[in-house]
Amino acid sequence: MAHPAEDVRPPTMADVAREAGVSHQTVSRVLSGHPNVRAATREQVTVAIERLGYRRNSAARALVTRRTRTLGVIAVNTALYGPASTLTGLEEAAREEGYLVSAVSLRSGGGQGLRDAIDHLAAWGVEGVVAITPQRSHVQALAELDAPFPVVTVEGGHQLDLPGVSLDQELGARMVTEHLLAAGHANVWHVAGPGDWLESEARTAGWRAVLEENGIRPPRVLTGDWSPLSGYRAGQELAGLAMARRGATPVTAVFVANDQMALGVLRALREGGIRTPAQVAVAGFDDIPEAEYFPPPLTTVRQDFAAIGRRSIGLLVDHIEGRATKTEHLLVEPQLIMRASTRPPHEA
Amino acid sequence: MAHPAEDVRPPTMADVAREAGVSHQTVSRVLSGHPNVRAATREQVTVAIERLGYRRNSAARALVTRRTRTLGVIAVNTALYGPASTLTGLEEAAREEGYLVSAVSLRSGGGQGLRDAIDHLAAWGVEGVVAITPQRSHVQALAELDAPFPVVTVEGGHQLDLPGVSLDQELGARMVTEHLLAAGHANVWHVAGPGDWLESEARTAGWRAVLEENGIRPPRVLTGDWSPLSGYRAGQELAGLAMARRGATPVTAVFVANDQMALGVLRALREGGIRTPAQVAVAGFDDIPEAEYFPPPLTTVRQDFAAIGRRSIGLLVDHIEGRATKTEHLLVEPQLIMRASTRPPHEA
DNA sequence: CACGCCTTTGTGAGCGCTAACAATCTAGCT
DNA sequence: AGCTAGATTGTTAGCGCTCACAAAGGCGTG
Repeated sequence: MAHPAEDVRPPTMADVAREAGVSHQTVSRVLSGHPNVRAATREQVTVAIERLGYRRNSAARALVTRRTRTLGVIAVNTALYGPASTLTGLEEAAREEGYLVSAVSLRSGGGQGLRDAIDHLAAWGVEGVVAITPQRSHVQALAELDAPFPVVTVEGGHQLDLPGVSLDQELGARMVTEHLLAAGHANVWHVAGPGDWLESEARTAGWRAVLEENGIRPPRVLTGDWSPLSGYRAGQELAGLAMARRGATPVTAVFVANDQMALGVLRALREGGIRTPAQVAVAGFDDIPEAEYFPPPLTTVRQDFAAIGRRSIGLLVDHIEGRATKTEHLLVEPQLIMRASTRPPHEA
Repeated sequence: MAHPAEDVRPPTMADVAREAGVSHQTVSRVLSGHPNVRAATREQVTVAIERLGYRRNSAARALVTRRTRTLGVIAVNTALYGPASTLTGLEEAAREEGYLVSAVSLRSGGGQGLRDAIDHLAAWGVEGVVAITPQRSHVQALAELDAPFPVVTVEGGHQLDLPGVSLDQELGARMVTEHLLAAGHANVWHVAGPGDWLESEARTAGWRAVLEENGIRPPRVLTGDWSPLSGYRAGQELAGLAMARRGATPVTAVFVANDQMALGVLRALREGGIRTPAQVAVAGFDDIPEAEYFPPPLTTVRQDFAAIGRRSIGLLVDHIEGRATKTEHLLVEPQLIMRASTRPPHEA
């Protein structure tokens, strides 16, 4: 009433203090849950806050506390099922820890793009970054970048000294391969992902290890780029081999490095007149929602994206708050999902 | 040298000013590209910034300018192809406009979840929000929420007075239906999405309109929940009808409201011994990456997510910066992608 | 050569909040 | 009652930046 000038600006802590008849510090104490405030005072303040529709100004708060409580996420190709799911997992975990998540998506991902993304996030004062960097070159670039805050990688491997969380890709590949051998196949072919990807390498390594442990000579590796088309091409080649029955290893089982390529492989086999799983068993990796409805339903490996998100945020927050210092690398266990595409002939 | 105490804190503008032998204001001017700074001075400052590795403190800046240059995105079910792609489009567009994007994903999406998400974003001082709210109940909740900043909806329909951007779902559905009629089908069946979804409604409306315009009585609508399983169930029913050839409308063409359900429909038809497209043509909606490799490759409708992202951010920024006031609603044109699943028999 | 005008640079205040400290009040003890 | 420890509240000083204004320098013109 004493003030003739009317302000359109949102109310400040001082306004609330005046309204409640206390000092601004008391308001601050109520807001941050300080124990030493009389219940009656707390109540008055709460009422005043409510009445004025007051909201704490995060910029002022961040300025004095030097904490923005914001995390950055850098992801390549966020439209793919894996990265998209991971992003969701990350965001939920961060929200629970009281952080806001800001995402930057890179279309492809040269080192320059990564540097720009880090700069963009740094300019807004993020306290740490989770980088979903499945390609070796990304991790390399990231390690050389020397960001001004902690960085945790997801699917970034553990060669370099960056903390990170990954699915145990190799274990997943082992599970699939062992499952196929157990179903009676003498050998297992493999359609790998593109070269630069750590996931490709780990999946191939797991497959190869199991074969070698069983004294089986791994056949030549076919390579795709994760797309259904590339899987289709590989599938055509496999179909040719399956029909020819030349000296080469007979094609009776194929472990494809992801579900989308597996879809292409299935189509090529079908077009080549080869029945799945009766003549050739096929397994994928990822368990995309469509996999269960592929012709036939696809045996694959499921990743627990929520767990990956939770653990990366946990790791990042530990670093930010100084609880962790060493560069840990956590592995999340995959789960084998068995479906019709690898069912042994005698069960079909 | 005069200061014995060494500070681990990042350099401030004052530090840069000292280093460059100018006032902090001049540093500020260089940073914000003010024209009235001598080239030589600018150079000194730039060098000092470089040498000290200085970064402007965004919190301090936001405090005084009252601009956080941060936008929020609220999305339900971000792991799905559509929302994930939209998110990417939004983020890229926002970055170009000089904003940071913070995303909150809701698992399901009651009104309470929405309110919490808005609160969470408001607490960090976002200047506006893009809400990907494909369900009618969301938009309703959003309209009643009365957020303290502009809100733009994506796929939120245009009944309520919220500005928004949508794909022209109805047009997409019309394109598909007309395409099927043009291919010689006497009628087109429809597997719709779940009831509360605006996309379902618009797609159904477009389909129905085309049939009625052509004097065709629309057959009973089957309903799914977007999942392959629900499509499979609907497909089983359609297969039954296609075989039975009872009095009902013959099943020769089906427009399925999304690609995932179409996958289920295709499988059910195949299992029912019905060939696609020879006996029954099937079309979907979304053009997910897998659609081209479905058995058979799926005719579908492609959405330009990048355009949707760009236009929603444009609209939001217009509102934030006071350039737009009325509640516009923009429509983005879809594109019909014709593939083998609807190829007329005589061309097969 | 003095005046005014534009360019360039500097000074001071204050954005809204928290942290540190100071002041006051209460209750428990001797 | 007198004293002290603890609880409760208030006061002050910045955090690092931008804005408004003031001061100083440069230059053309009458």
